[in-house]
Amino acid sequence: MTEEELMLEQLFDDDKLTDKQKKIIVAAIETFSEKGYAASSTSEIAKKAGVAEGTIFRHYKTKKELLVSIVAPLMTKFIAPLVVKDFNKVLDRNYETVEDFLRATIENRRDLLVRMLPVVKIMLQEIPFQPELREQFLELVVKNIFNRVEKVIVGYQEKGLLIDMPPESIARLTITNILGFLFTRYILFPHLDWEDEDEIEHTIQFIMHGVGKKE
Amino acid sequence: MTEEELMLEQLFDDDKLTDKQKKIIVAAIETFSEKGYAASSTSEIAKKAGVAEGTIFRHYKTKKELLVSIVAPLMTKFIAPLVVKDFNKVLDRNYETVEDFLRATIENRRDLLVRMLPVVKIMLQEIPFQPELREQFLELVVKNIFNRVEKVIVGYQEKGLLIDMPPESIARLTITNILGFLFTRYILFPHLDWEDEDEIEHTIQFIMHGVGKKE
DNA sequence: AATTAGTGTGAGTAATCACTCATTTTCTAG
DNA sequence: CTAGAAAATGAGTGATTACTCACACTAATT
Repeated sequence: MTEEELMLEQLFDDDKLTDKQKKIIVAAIETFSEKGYAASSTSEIAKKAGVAEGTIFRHYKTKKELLVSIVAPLMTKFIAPLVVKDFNKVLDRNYETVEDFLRATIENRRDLLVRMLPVVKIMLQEIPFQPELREQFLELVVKNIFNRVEKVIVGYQEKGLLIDMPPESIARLTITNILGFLFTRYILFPHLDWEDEDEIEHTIQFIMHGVGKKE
Repeated sequence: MTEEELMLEQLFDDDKLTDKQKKIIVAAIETFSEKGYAASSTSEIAKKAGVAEGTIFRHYKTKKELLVSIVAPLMTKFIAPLVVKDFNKVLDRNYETVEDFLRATIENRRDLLVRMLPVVKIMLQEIPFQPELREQFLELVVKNIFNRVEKVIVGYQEKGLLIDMPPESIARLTITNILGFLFTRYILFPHLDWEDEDEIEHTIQFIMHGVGKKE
């Protein structure tokens, strides 16, 4: 099983997809990620998938529908459970420090995030230009997840582990740093030498001592 | 004088440009910023500029040359001096705390940054896809500026104002947060209600207490 | 008035675009 | 094994793409 198919399993109910449909999705992700949505032609995607161009339009009415069908599952099936699962852990185990929680979350999901990176890249690239995606992103990610994150943050604030900053600001700043690292590391300068473990630890330390209340 | 022309003055030697050339640049910036480079057609840019399509290609051999001629000056004439100027201030005034330095830098340049935002947006959007731009960005911005930033950081570290983290990590994390705020504020969710002054202060506090050594 | 050089034009080009549809191939149920 | 449905095809569609070029216009110099 290729790495792409592993990623597909995470994102789609691939039982219902034919072989050619999977190949179309894989080819589309690869092409969109490399050249951007607007610069990718359906003929190129079809060629890369080893499929007739008409086959694409049998399953997706338009090129944009193909884009949305790739990015939308990332938001509904990946991001949301990612946070929910680890939040349940927080509720169960009740991490003593935010630091531990952050480290566990990032370490747990890093491989998965890296594997999803082509789709994440497409999402970040196209959200500014596709109001459809932006609306979905706002509804699914921002409102849904931020609400949950904020509850946890308030909990830690009441324990005196986090400073008295508006929870939505703390959430924004924390997520900015995690995504910022991934963006810098894998999209902006993937060819530079990176000491991944060190950088992650630095990022956690940075976040922590930014929002962690000093005794 | 329109706001666009004010921006142009910052970016170009507009004495040498004819009226139509300026209009082409303004229209190109607006179109690229709204729809992205690949989705913008030269015919649309010409129409918006009130110019024949052939006029664009009299001054720019290709569409990509038009893009580069817009983004390149931003990197050479805007970003570099932006940092250099404030670094001279640091050397002159010798801010006691990093916090003061950050606040001065952000507050000083925010209006300018906002005015430049369409071009900055184009730059951020196209760097992943244009190796030409990425190389320029690496050479002009990353190497040049990071070197200077790191010297300042080392200086503050020796004073005991910053923690013992590799300077390039501190630089990366600090810049990530400033750009991350601007990206979230003006590109991702420009239509949300923002308390700008508060968010800036939060960002500074976050950066500071992240890298600021505790007594 | 003539020359020259630079600016601007817009119809025209081949190539490519997203998308359609009549037809064929593959799959599935009885 | 067969029939009907679903999947896949690829030649064909008009529209649009980046770009060209022969020509007109303008302004400054001789």
